[in-house]
Amino acid sequence: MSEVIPPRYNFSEVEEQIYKKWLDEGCFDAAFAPDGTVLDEERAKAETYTIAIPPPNVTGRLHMGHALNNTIQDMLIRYKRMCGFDVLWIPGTDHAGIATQTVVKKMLDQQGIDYREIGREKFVEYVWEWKEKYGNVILDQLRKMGCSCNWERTRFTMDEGLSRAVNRSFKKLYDEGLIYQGTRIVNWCPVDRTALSDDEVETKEGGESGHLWHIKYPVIGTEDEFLIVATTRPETLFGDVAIAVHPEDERYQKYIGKKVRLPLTEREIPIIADDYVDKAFGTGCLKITPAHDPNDFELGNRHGFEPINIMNEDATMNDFVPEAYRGLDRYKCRREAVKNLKEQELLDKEQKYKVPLGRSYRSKAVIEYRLSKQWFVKMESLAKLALERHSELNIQPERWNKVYFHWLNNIRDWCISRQIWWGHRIPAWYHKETGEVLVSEETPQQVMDKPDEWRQEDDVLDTWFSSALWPMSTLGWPDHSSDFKRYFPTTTLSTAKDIIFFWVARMNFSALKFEDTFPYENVYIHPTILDGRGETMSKSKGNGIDPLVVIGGAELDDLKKPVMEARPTDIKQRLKQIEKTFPDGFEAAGADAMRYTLLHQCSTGQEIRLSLDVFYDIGRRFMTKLWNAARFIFMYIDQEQSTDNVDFSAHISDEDLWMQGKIQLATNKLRENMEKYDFSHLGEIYYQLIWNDFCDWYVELCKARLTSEDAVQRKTAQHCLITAFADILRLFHPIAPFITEELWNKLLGVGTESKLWGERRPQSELLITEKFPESKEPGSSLQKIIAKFNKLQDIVTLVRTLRADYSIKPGQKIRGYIIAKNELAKSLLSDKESHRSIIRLANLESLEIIENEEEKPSKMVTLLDSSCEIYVDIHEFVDVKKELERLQKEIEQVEKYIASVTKKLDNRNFIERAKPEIVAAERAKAQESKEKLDKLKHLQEQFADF
RNA sequence: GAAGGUGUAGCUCAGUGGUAGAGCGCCUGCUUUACACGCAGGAUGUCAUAGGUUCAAGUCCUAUCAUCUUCACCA
Repeated sequence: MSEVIPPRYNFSEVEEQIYKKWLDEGCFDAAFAPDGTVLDEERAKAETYTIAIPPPNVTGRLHMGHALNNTIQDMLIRYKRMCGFDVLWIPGTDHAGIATQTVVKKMLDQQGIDYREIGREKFVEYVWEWKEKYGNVILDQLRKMGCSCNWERTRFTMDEGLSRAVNRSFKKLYDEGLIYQGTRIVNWCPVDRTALSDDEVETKEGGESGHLWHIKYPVIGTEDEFLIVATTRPETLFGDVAIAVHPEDERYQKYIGKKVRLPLTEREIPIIADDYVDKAFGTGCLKITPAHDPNDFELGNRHGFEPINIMNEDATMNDFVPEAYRGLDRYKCRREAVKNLKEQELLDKEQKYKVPLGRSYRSKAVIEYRLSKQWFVKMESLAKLALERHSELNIQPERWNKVYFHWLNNIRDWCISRQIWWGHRIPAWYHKETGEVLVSEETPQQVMDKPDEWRQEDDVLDTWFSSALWPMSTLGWPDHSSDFKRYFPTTTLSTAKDIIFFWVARMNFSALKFEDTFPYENVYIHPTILDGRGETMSKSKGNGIDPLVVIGGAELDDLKKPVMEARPTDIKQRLKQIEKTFPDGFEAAGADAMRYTLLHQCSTGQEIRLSLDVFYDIGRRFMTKLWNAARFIFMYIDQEQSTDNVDFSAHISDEDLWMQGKIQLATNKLRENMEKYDFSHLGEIYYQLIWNDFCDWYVELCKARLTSEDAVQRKTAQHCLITAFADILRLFHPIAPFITEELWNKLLGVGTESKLWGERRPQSELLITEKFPESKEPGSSLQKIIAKFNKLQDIVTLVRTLRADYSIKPGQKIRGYIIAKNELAKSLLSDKESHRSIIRLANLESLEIIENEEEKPSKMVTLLDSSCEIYVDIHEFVDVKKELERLQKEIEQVEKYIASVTKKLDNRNFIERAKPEIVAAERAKAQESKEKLDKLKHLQEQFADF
């Protein structure tokens, strides 16, 4: 007996070594190198399984959502790798236009550098520099989680190849008329000074508090008549071109065709009629400001008005407003305008109002509608394409289909130009004089020839334009390279629900358009991670859980830091809570514990609630259990050569077969769930197999044989334990790769040549490349074994419960007698091993098998089971009153049940209409229960004179 | 305004028309040859509400309520 492995699992050390080993051995490689060289002959013939990682932003830091999503992907990748597929997981990052530009701008700001002064070229250089330095942090963090990506193929959306894909895509869509330029009202972020797509604008439910100002517009040609217009944005009145009323609005009929004076100015604007106006809203008069509202823009167009843009890019007022307001910020201008309107008695009233406001999802600034020339993608035909081919795509869970459809069916054209510097510059050139536009994948010859006559478009493309090509471009598209030919379309996409529109939909129609196929077969939408109180995790709330803290631990002060920085209203409470739960900080739990916890909590619902302590309760506890089970096994595996020639194959017992059977059933379930992308039961399956079946029952049972005098017994138990454990490691590796690899390594230390392994020795040095156990339908013999073992468990539990009821100390052995009432019990008890196991686990002194009741000694407590009767000699502990109570309780239970079954059986409809086998089963149950009731009553009588 | 999700044990969640389940927490007893991050036992339910379908409903249908999410929003 020897202590092979340390009592505590030192994962931080182990995880790093193991990851390095996997890398050194090329375990994450696909069967082919990117240049087409074969790296693995066998896998080169296998089916492929490919995932293109959802590329995190280069500015990103790993958060729990990433942790979950990448755990899922790594689990799938490892599972498929172990199933023999040629797997490829392509990692990479996204250049994240606006986000990155903001970060670098801030950094330069701190160095006292104004980005506008240094100019575009220099700024972009700084961004690249920043990217080289900090852009791969998140990829390193993925390594800490154990992700088995093919790092040689790491891609970045701004890489040369990927940029070429972007240009090709732009050119193709342009040539087909699917990309066009137009002057339109777009969502404008005054902070980042760029246009945004509709999807990049967020609105708060119910609006935000604001005012509705009722402004009086004096009607020209009258003394004291006004049209009163209700507006939430008085500062935009300088851009008004007309006042509109409903053509059938009796109040205003007489004014149609007349003019009003625009307050605060001398300008006169007409009063027009348009049935777009809602008579019931406000005063029924609508100010028309075409340059600053999309509806007004359309309405203005219909009536032939020229829009007046009154704002600069940063939402300050421009020269089209009266001098007093020029240069003012929009809100300052609003205050001034309201003040002046009041002074001039042109403000009828001011009321509180909830205003629906759009905000930039990046800067959170209130969006300004701005009229500008932008590039758009025409969406109708692309959306139609995706909808028509939808049957070729498997989205899981299925309910997300509806969300996706809804978006595709209500789609508007996609504004793809952004007025920033960091990104793919639009490949369009304008002739400085003629205005001719050239769109080309590379700089056109005409431009090369006469560079002075042309200028390239300044705008860059929306980040999502390049992301839309990700599964193709990472594999070499537009070239049909060897990678592209072999690994495209990819197999699976796993992602978060909030980018179904931004990303998934756009990838879909891109691949359909260019390659006539979806870019993957399956889309898995993972649940959203919420904090313990059901709120989304965010930096601003300070309620996020840092995956690196879970993996590597943190001091108390570090745990408090996010809360301190966010300063939520209940900051004191939160800090106190942290101090109370983790007074000594958070002890590292390791990557496996985090991964298992996340998957264990991965329910069928849309969200997962997580608090830091569940990583202890679920993940760390489970890893410790597994580690300790391994310690136990290793302690008992002696490597005595003397027993090597012992033939144990004939001595495999029922419990060994039972354990193998349980492993088989778990294997089937795991494989089934993996294939269905149903991960909600994984945690439970592993818990039951490893904790309940293996540790609580099987290992306990094996203890007797492991300490046996008989070498054959010893060797058999060792063989069965070690092979069962090896299977468990194989099954568990995709979820907990590090600990299983570490234990696999220890297991191999036993020696794969050792006869101990029998026919079932490991095939691979590294677990990562070992074969995942195969599915197999359970045969009838296995079902019999399992039924028998269930009976064994029932008997043991009955006796244990009795012992607990009577508080019989573990040291006090008691004698038992048992009558088998059916074949199942008979075959169980006739097996010597099982008989002995019952005695051991139930902590009996003996268990004598008898034929009938007369053989048992008197004064016994009787335990009834459906297939046997057990008599336990505990007369010295028996409390007659208590026993009668126990029996009474049981009687009541059975009577209640009999009543319900009888009711059913007395119902003629049930007999006639229910399936015959169900009626039969009910009858059998009723019969059994009645017999049990008789017996219980009989016992009760007996006990009266115990 | 529209769509979707969720309401089951104190908490987090499984549940396939046929006697309501797990983990955690709680209670009781245990230094039973790995593990107290453990072992054994136990208690705990108007399956949101009201109807309907069915021999039989936590499960299927309808409505209501609560709650979360997404989309669209008229000045």
